[in-house]
Amino acid sequence: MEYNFREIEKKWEKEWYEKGIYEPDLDNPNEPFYNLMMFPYPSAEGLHVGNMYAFVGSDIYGRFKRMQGKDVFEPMGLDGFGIHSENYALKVDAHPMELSKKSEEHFYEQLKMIGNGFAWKERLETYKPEYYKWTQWVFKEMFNHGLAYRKKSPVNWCPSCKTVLADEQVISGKCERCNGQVERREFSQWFFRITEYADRLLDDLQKIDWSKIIKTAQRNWIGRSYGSMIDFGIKNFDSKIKVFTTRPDTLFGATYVVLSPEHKLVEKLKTKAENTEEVERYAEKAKNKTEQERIAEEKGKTGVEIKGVKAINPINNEEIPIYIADYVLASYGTGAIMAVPAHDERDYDFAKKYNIPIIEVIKPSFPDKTKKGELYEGEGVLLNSGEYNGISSEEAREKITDKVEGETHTNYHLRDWLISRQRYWGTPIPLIFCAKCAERIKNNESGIREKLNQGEKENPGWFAAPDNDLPIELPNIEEFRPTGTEKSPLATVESFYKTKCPKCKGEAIRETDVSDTFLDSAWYYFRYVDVNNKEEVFSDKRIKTWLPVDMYIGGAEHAVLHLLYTRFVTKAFHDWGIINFDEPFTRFRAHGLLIKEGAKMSKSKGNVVNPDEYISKYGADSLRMYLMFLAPFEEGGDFRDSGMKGITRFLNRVWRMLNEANIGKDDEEIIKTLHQTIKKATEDVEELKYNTAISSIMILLNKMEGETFSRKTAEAFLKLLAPFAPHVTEELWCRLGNENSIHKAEWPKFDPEKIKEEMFDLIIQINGKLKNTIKIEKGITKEEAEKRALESEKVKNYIDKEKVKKVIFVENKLINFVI
RNA sequence: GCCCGGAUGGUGAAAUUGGUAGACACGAGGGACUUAAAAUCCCUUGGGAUGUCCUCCCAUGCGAGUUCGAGUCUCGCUCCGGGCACCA
Repeated sequence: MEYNFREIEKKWEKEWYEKGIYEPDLDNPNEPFYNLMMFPYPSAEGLHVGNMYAFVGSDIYGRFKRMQGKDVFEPMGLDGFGIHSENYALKVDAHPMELSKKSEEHFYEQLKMIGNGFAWKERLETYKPEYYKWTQWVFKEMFNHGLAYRKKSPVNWCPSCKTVLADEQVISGKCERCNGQVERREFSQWFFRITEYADRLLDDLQKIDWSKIIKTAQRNWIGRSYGSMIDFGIKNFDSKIKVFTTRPDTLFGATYVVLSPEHKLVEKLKTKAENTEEVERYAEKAKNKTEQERIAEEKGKTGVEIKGVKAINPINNEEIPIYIADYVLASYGTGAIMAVPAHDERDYDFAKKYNIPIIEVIKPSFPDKTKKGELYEGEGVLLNSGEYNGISSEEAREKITDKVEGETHTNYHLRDWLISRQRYWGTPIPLIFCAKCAERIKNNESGIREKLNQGEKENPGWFAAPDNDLPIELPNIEEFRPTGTEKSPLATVESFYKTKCPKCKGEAIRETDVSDTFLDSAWYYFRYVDVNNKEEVFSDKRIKTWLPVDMYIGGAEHAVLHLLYTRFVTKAFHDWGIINFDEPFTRFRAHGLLIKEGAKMSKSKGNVVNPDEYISKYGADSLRMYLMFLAPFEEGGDFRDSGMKGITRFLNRVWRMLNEANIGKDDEEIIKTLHQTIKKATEDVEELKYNTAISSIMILLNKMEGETFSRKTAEAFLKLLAPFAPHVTEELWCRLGNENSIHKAEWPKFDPEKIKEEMFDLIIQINGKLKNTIKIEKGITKEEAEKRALESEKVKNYIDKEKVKKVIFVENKLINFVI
């Protein structure tokens, strides 16, 4: 008698939804527990099994907490704005606004079938005006607080997506969305000042319980390094070249200085150079190179000396050449470096190529095999360094910095968040530019002290749109395709961009770029608890009740994207005084990657698992359990069709056993196994080790099958299984005569008395090798164990001939004779 | 190049953190039921030797080491996956 999962799953989904059993009381919960999962991009192709894998893993944890008495809040929504969705619309030649309606419907329909305990009333979609009104509010506040600024600088440009990208969205020189080659362009763009939070983002990692891989990735990405700023004089010039170095101890070995081609001083210095034209040509060429071209040349570095102009090494006043070379980045440090070829591989390669002297100034304190010929990048003791000879690198760093009047300085790999996009399908940036005000503010001609906020001061002429105007709605336009220029398609829509200056009421224009979609998702977890609030972004009370998020589960691919942005936004909210915590997620766990038959799932390989198919064939409970059983959730797993069989078989056995159950007295063995299983499953689920939790439940079933047990035992069994297979357990629970949902029932507790063993298997080893095991009473003494062990025939054969040198005894575990 | 993971049967994986390696499943083989198949149930299943229900040897990517005892700890490699990458 197999169970009809189609009927049962449908029935309970409907019942749960109607009764709202997964809707906590948001205003007055007893024990609030915010269980969050990363919301999906609703691609029109539908829910991916990878999404389902993540959601189910998160849901099991939520169900577990709910049964432990928590008021679990588990919301779901759609992150539908952004290049990803828009690119898909372009591909299928549809309008993103139309397409989003279809994807939304399809997605929610699928999400309703996977058996998750979602709080459906609180859903949100980032592309709806009632949501992005508040994304605009966040942007506006960023601006008003001086965390948004406009700047012309070299930026990442994706020619295929026709937009600029943030640093985090360029993966190995390629676009995170379309995988196309990213180029460099010099544009005026909006940035969020995330670097202002670099130290806190780094240091506060200590106080959150997150997967290690994410913390490591963030640490590396923020990339804090301590060093010194040192000025190099220029012969016959007033200007100085400021460089950042982490190794001021090697200053005596600095035999040349390099400016990045974009460095401000290049303009000035080249006029006095003997080879002005050559320098100009090089700088021009370098600027137009793509990142990829620069990287391709990594091994063969290029550069040009600014002939006739010399820098002066401040430590020994020696004149050294100045080069421009594109191996020096304009965007890191000061865009200029002191080159120490003996102690830096890049400088070494360059010096070799251009015949620049190499002076060794550090030698290892003890033989160090990282020293390769003339090149040594480690620390050590100084030489060829005048009065500093013989002292350690560490000491020299401080002394030499002081001597040349340098300053200690901290640098970060992290760059400011480039937030504007030249695309259509996103949140319009709620800023307005007034040329008249810009002039006045720049010249301060009126002489009147204007009350300007930080953003207005830094960006003359720019103002946030008035609150009453929010949301600034994204117009429904025919021609939404990216233009390929510095402007978004909205720049062609006069009715959109023409507006009044909030300051002088004169004519002004709106910003026509939209914001990066990662801004939409950087704050959504705040909104979930108060989605219907029309007055404010969220109510203080709800936030205090529910946040920070207790458990967040999602993919590791967002380590330095979403998971960094959310922390930044939360810290900003904290500093504005609207929340009283500064980390969004107390606990975060990254799930692993789900692959198919040993290979990554991809459309081109045609090995994408469609969850709908499996749900209709095997049921949601089976698919859920299989996904969780195949490997540890945090490590990811290999989906094989054959594996579904075992789980289906298991659920059918459960069904049969409980329908045909011999309810009566409990067998002693069953009670023991039950309590062992409760202990094991409770510990494992807490650690997200669902695979072993399921296996322990299987062991329990194997024990119970065909035996007599009490109703209480049957119920405990179902409860343990309930988070994994919510439908079938609910049905069986109901058939046992229960009226309330199993998902609101209390998670079983194990009784230590019940799993207490009187006997144990004493392991008898000789020289550490297993020879025998004997059943013996717990708590036995060493002497007694020794005596009993020696009585066994197998042991006698070994021991008789030789003398026992030593006996190792581990209580209640083993005895080892060393002979 | 740097930083994280990882490597265990035919397969997915377990192993109380130094104490019986391979739990739980899949697959395979054999058997029962059946006219037959599916489903279900039972048995066997790391490799080898011996040949009889008993025993021995070898086995956790490779090589050393620590230890009474190592899948687990240390050092040195190899391979695979992921992240970052001219960041001074």
